[in-house]
Amino acid sequence: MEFTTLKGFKDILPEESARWQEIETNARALFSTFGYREIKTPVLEKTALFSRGIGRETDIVSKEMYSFEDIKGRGLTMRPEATASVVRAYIQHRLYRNYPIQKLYAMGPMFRHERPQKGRFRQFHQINVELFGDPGPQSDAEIIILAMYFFEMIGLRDLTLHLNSLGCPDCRPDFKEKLKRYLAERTSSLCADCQKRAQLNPLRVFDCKVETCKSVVQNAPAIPAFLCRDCRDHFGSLKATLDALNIPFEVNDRLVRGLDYYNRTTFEIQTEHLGAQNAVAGGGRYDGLVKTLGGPDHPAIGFAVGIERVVALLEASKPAELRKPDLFIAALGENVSLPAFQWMTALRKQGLWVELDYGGKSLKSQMKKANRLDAQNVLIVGDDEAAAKKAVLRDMNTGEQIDVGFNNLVSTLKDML
RNA sequence: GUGGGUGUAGCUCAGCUGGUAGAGCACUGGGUUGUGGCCUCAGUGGUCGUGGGUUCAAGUCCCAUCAUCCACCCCA
Repeated sequence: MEFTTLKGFKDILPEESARWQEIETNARALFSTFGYREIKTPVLEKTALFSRGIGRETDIVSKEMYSFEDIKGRGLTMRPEATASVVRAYIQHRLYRNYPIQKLYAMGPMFRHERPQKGRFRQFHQINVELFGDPGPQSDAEIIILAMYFFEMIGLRDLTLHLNSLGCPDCRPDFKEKLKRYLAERTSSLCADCQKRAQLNPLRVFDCKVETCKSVVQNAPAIPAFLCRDCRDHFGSLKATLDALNIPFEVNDRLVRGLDYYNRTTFEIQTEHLGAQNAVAGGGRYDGLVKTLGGPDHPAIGFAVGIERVVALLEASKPAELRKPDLFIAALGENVSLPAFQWMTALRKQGLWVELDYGGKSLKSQMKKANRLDAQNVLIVGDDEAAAKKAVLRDMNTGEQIDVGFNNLVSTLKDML
């Protein structure tokens, strides 16, 4: 085969697309009851939007972006995530002007040049939800509850909400310093990767799966002890709100997310059924990002759902509901093929799903085809029927057959089916 | 970027220690000159990922290459 999809890129075939539509429809319905409106932004942006927004040192920016120069030499990038683009739009169109609080969602493809594996692709799809303009913990709670309701609505079970607070510009630097110093004293016990992390982004060492690193981290300074008064109150209030709404969660002070813009609340919704890629959704607060990208100093919080991962989890459970054809017309002989085509077209215009075999096959093979399509009824029209000016309507579930006169055939069928 | 597994019919796979390919499902047709599902019979369909090598002989052994999956890293 000469032409196939690129590595890490996937066709979403018809069997699967029904599932995707189901997920997107549910998302739209739920989000609107929470007051969120859809925003669609381009997949292509200036490279600097992402490098400044996500952070130069992050894995995403330093080695995973699909970046290139266009014909005029401008640096462009296929978006590796949506938040930076949504923030850009928020600033560019001054969405904050008329309404102090903006609640937005977006869905679409993202691109990251990573090695594909289970639950991870180079083009993947996210549903993003962002709330701008409110710094309070109830917004954090709203966002998290929205995410949890979404998964409940589409029927995903066995999910765990992991929650953490990363502190703010007031308290994080202090913590980072202490941690750096602690790690520096134990460099020899760390794996090669963590030795680098200890310098660049010491928080990441918390994520390491190497045993020796884990034990080093065990007694390392923990984030909660360093949170400033405001951050501690914020986090405490969020937890209390979630408790009050019976949203179970686990505080996970090792939950460190890979994008630089997060502060205070971060969370991840995880599953046990996806191998190593266990996050189906992740997000957090990013109060400084709008300002960093040239906008006003507005706070924000949001999250992203990985659609492919949701689809993979749903696949194991129940199959998506599929529509079945209302009618299959088995036309025998050339003198009925045109009327059959006319009936079919008229019924389709009425909203019925009607199928017709153009191949002039035997009745038996047409019945087989109708059965394969799971058509609910078959209209049989041959020479006998043409002569008698009435067709035979067969109910494929019961096997009952009745005659339907050619006069007003379309409206009769429309009423019956 | 690193490591491991797998590449045989449209799909899922079998093929032992080398002797030029098989099953199930699917598809087409018959068993019912105009009636589906079940059953039954038959048929279509493969340069065994690709290129090289060893050999009288390679799907089977060796090398390379590509693809794919899984894992590391990181993330949705």
